[in-house]
Amino acid sequence: MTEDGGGADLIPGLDDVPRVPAGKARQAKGPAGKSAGKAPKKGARRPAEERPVARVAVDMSLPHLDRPFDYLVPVELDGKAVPGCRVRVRFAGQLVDGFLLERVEESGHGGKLLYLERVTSSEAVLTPEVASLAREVADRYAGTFADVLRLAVPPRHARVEAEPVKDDAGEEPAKGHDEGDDPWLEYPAGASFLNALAEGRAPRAVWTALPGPEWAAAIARAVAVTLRAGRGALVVVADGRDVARVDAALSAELGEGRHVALTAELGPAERYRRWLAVLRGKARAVVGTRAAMFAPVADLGLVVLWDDGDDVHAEPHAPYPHPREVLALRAHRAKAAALIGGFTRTTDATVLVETGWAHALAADRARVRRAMPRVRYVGEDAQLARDAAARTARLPNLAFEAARRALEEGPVLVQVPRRGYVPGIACGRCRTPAHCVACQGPLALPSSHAAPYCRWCGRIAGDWHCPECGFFQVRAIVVGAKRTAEELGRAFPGVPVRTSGREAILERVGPERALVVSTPGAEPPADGGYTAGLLLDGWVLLGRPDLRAGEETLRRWMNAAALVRPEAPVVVAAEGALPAVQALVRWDPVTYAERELAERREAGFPPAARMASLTATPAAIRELLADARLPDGAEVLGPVPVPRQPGAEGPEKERALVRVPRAAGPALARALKEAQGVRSARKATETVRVQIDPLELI
DNA sequence: GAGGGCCAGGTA
DNA sequence: ACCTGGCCCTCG
Repeated sequence: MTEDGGGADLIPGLDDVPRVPAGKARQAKGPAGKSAGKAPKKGARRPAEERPVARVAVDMSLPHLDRPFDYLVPVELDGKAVPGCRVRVRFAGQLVDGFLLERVEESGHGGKLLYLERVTSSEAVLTPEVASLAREVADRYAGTFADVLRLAVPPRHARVEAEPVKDDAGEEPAKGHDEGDDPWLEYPAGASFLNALAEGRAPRAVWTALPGPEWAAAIARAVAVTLRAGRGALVVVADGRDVARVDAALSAELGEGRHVALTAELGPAERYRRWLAVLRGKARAVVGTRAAMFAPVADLGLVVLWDDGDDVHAEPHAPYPHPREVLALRAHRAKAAALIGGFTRTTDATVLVETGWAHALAADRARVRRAMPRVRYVGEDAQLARDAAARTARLPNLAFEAARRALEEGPVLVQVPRRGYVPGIACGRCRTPAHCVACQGPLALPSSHAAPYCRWCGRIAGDWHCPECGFFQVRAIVVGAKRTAEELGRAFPGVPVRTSGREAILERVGPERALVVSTPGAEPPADGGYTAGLLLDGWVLLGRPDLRAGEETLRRWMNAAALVRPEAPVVVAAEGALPAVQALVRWDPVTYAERELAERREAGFPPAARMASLTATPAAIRELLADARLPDGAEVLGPVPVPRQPGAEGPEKERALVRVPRAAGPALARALKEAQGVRSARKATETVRVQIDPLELI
């Protein structure tokens, strides 16, 4: 692994330069006001007397320029130019933004140095820890420091930065809690994990949480113990709803004012306000979505990642860092504890356990059995319900009966894998799938009486007829949540039907009887838990052409089933012989993940191997691969054409995969970064998108 | 990415 | 003698 301590070297001056500039800067703030940060006119300039050289990370995401550049600090900016602050410099003739990494006595650069143009703000927004982390993340993902900093440091909001700091939380340690309701007592290793946290050690665990709503309280407890031991904590969850849950649990555990929640929907000002509270050490605990993975928590003692298999964790901006990787790096270098949890177990987390990086933390079987629902499966050819409406909703009889009984006591959850009304149709006679004549996109029905339309280009296909047999009527091959909700309403007259999906996600539902139809990931928790769960059309999830289809299906099922009351019925519509179905029935995600990982190892697929995907035109991919000095054992798969996104412009693109043994991951990233640098220095017009550990492989 | 220098090969 | 495009390098 990488050695720690690089951070301290990167910005050594941080501690000896006052964060808020003292006397000098205050004097400089005269009637001139805004111009205080500006250097004077040329000719009059004179370098600062001490440490006149500023090492600056320029905001340039070109791989061949990914290194610090030295500038002179004019004496007027001496007090403002503190390590970590934002500066503006002239680079290759133009004014660009950058971060001041450190102040040094001398430059290694032979030539003449330019002066800093101005100090944008002397707030030290780039801490040494985050700076060295960003460097390591950039290297790990074959990306640039500047790109990572764009993810790690939020844009400045000048007004917020100038606000007086209100200090509501006092200095006394976070309030304690009676031990009676400790959620960690459910886990044999829970107490020792908390003890290690309390003693300021750095335990690392992959946690398979018991089904139910207690997970958020468990995370909050771990955070509280860390805070009481005098260190900070950082929690990353998948979406705003989970942020709200952990936020509430933290408020209950810590009281108000000791932690902040960081989410995208806060808006720039509030987001920056809270982020500054973390930077300035006013908030020692953070919960947020993926962007929070870089939050500058002071003296980090614990990192937590919840539901690490959720694909929304994947950062969509270059260099596409994953929170599991970033938080693991942070834990490692800060000697902080790590807790990677979920109701399921990813193959990636399983690697962490198998390599000995983390311990497995799970409840024993007897406890799991008391908490889990009773899962039964029905195959595709199972008997459908006799009820006409339930038949139309493709509801197996077993599921129909389970729902009927459970609805007498409370809400029933129905998971439908696909959104929309009828998202897939086929010829009513020969069953040839129906496609758009214009773009070959799949045709769908938006409602019961509307004409088919194309899901890609939106074109209405009112005059569709089968290209194979000429028939003009269609049949549903995939039923969406909307249609299922409609049919269930008919099958259970008098029972309210509520839907939760991407457009309108329900926060939670009450304990009263209702059918709650939801797409995967949008399931609202029910007060007191659902009385039953139906997981419909499992074949849609399992049949996706994706390496992770099985793992991901199990995750979606378990996340839904975890909302069902202990020992209440869950019916999954899928073949019972499938390993994912067996894992759900037995509520044993760990064995499933271990087997899955063994198979990936056998086949040489991630996470057992490291992969990089290269997306560009075939010529650009060839050029990059020709320049790249790939490590021994590297294997190039493809390139194969990538399906053009609807509305995408430009030439047809292809994608190649480079596969190396896990240990050669750093060498692969280095080789690709270097080759990208050669290309960009040559002014190659076509860029190649390089992604290390891409989530989707097929 | 922008700007600049250098060289080759063409043009006036 | 002068212009143009391609190549490569630097950028502090």
